[in-house]
Amino acid sequence: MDKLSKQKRLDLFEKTCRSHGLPVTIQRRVILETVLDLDNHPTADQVFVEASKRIPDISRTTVYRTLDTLTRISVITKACHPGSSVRYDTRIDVHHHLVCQSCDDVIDISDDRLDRIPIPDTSSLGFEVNDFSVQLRGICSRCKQKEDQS
Amino acid sequence: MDKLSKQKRLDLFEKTCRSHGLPVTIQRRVILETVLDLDNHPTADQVFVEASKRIPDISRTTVYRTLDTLTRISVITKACHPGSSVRYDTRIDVHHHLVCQSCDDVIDISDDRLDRIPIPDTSSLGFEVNDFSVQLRGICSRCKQKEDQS
DNA sequence: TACCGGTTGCAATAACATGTCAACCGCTTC
DNA sequence: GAAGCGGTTGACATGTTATTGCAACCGGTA
Repeated sequence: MDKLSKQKRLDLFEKTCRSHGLPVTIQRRVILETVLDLDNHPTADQVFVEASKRIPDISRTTVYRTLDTLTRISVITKACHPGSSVRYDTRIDVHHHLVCQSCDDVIDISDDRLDRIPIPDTSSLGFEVNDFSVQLRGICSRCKQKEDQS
Repeated sequence: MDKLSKQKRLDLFEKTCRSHGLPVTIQRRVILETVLDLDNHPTADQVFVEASKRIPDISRTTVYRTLDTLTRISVITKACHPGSSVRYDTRIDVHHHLVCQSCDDVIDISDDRLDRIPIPDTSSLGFEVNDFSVQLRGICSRCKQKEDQS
């Protein structure tokens, strides 16, 4: 993520907080910066470890709560993945995922044709679609190498 | 899931175990039956609770390990979703998901047009695609009602 | 029927997540 | 720029989900 885009994201975050009546605290700003700096769908705990370097006394609880808050106001999202802990996704544009069925790793990809797939009508189910993403499941290169070795 | 299909799945499971050199134990069979009976992407713990009714002395550890084994030999799969615990998916045909961003619930859907989307070439990344699925993210009917009330 | 190697159950522990409450700080008002 | 309000934070306790090591056990084979 480049500098400019990061600054824009921080500005947008402040605006979004105000429009929701939420105070812009140092913790919230630093946690968002941290998530933006960490790539590859970090867990709450990975964010906590990194944020602790920037605010040594920050509480784990605050990190969990803040990530939840940022998700609720759509500044970030939770990533869909097969693992056993929540992972956060900083990207807010349409993109897609390669999901490794061996190590549960999730890799972002972009693909024009996938961006244009037809979205079915789900109104009869009462489901309101905001967003979509395609998951391609298989084996990543690292795991394939491991298999070949054994 | 109808009876016939369930019996076929159990037969297939035994065959798959043998081809992997894995013994077919009572626990494995009952845990698979339990998962097939439970709909809606159960967690390991939900499987444990249900399996305990059928084998009272079964250990939680065994349920976790068996679900992992069944996943490894592709008898079931892990569902991709935004929540904080592993969920299992019993369906092995191509299908898609509605993911509620409020309650993290995952609803299966079928859609012919989504079944025919173009799969991008990922060979340059060394990623081998086995399977795919489209996730439509938004708000489910239950959560939408709750929002309206408040 | 007896043996072998993988599987199971138990207990302990690790990893991940949430609830409570007093002290604190961002924001608004004056 | 000082004071006060209300939401936020940090510490601690607790709850939930998942993993590990090891002895007893059982499915598969001869």
